[in-house]
Amino acid sequence: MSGNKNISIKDVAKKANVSTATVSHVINGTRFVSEETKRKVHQAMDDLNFRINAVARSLRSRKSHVIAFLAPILASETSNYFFMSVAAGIQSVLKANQYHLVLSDSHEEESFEADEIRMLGSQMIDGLIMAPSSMEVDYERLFGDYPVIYLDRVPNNCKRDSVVVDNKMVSLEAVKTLIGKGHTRIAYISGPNTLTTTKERYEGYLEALSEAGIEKDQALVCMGEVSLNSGYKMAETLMKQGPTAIFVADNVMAMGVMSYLQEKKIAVPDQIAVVAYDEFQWTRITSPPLSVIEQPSFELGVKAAKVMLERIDNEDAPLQEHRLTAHLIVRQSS
Amino acid sequence: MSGNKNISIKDVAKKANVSTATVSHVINGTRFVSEETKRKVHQAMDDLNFRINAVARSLRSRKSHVIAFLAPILASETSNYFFMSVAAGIQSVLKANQYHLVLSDSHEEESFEADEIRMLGSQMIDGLIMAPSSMEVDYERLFGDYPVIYLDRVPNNCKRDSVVVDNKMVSLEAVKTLIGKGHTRIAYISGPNTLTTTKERYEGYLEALSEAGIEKDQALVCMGEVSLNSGYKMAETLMKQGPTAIFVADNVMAMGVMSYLQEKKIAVPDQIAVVAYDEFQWTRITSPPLSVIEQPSFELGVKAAKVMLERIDNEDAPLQEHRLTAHLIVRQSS
DNA sequence: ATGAAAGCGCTAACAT
DNA sequence: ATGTTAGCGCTTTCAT
Repeated sequence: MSGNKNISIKDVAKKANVSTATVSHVINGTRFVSEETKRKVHQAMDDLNFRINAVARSLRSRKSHVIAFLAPILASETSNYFFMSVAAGIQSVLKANQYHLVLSDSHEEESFEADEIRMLGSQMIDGLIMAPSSMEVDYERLFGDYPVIYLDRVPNNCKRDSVVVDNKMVSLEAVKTLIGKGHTRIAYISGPNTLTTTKERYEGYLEALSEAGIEKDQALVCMGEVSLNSGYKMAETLMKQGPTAIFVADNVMAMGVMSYLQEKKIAVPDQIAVVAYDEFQWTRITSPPLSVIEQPSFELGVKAAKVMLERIDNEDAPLQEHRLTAHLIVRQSS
Repeated sequence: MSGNKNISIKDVAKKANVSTATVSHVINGTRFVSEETKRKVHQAMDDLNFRINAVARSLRSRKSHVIAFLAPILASETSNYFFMSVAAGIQSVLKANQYHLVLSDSHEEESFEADEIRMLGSQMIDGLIMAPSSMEVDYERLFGDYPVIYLDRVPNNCKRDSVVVDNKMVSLEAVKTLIGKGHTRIAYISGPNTLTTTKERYEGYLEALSEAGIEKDQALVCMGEVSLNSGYKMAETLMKQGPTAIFVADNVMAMGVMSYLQEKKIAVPDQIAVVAYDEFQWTRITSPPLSVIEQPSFELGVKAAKVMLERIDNEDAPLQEHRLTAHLIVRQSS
């Protein structure tokens, strides 16, 4: 091991011939200290290779300057790169404000998620930004005494600030675009209907059909497990129903769909048009490049972090729901 | 806010008519407590909705049960999904051992990385697993008094345990396979030569050529920025040199290469064979599916976490370098 | 312009 | 089988 075995401000104070109070105030700039004394203290800190004990500081000041982000980020196949980008956005704002980000994984699974909240929940964090894995859980029971911001999704009876995407509107637009190109048999693929995001996307799909006077065909709707394989199988099943377009409301499932279409040499967009959710690098190198819905993921994180910082500053401000806009990028697949 | 404003074991003790020591021992199972007393204490904890203050506990016990993983995980375009998978591996082991994982992002940038180490470095963590962003940095200066494990890459003068991939061997194998199919003009694309991984991959490439008696053509070697665009441009440049195969030692750059080849309608593998580094879902849905080198990313994380736990148990054990094997997956692109 | 000392909530050594 | 209490390293109030 290297470094700093147990050098405390007490040691620094002794070496510099000042009190621990002065050392603390030099470190934090919390009261006037003469230049000469400051110099001595800094000298002593350098000599002793002093590093402040953040744990003791947190205990005393009741602030950790750490914000946690809890989302399904580590999962392997279902891997949601989307949330990594969100995390980058959060990070950028926190860093600029001297806060730190701790990433915590929910596995998209309720009990795992509850565990993580419990772990985080004891004065270790000043705030929690989370993408809840279910709408049905009573999260309030689990939280500690810190502000919480819901991101991307929102549970029932939400009592917190939230930062989400306008899923319904952009899905509506995407499906309308397909309809505009003459499609009437438009299949819909998504994950399970237990998340607000999924629900909203489906609502957009339904509303587009309904606006155009197209009757919904239940056989063209497939919801289920989020995985490449699952997307592959759904594409296989749906193709038997003779759709002319597919709207895939999840990017991992979209890979499965593309994989099926490519394997079966089904021409896109000639035999079937495809629009998918989420803009990732891989969507640009499929043949043909995919038309996708691009979510403002980084901006989502930025906004959530800002809302968090404001909430920490003023815990009595009224609750807010922030809804950011997503964009349809039309490429050659539709 | 909800929850638990300042309920301490003192409050619990009072409510249960026992001492704080007894409460502490009930919580931690650190000495015998009668069933009856246990019951009373648990009752009191439930009634008061007590949550232990992990900060106070860490301060006193000098253990946080938190391990940090520092790697380039949040970066946007350069996004290294590889490390997310590593993180999942670490997480799985830590979770099983009641440890917690904190993810920290290095931005693949030295000063940013140093900042993060400094932040982590004050008694908040019991250990650090990191993928150093450079071989040249004197990391020992930065570390606090906790064990460090290097993962995937290793700096010069490494004084720590490490868990890495046998890059040279698998690169050698990949290039030999290309040579076996008759290729002699094999281009090489990678990120900058400042990481041990990149160096080793290049060594494998060189050794394969040399074993086969093929003279290296410097015009076929391109190293530089890791990004899709950069890969695209390198492919463009290299194609003028008339290679019959390309070995791309980075997956983001591989996307750029594939993007170029597809755009220019250069047939793979007929006009050019391609082998890339890293197995991701997108490599299965290019046309044709890519031959890739699959790194044991999850296992890398598992191993690193195990080594960390052992190191915590025994800080005097001899240092170890663990080298895991990567595998070549031959698909249709080569 | 600086110091003394209380106390954050917990663990663990020392008592009984 | 349980209680008392010192003290982890820091911030901050109250003094001077």
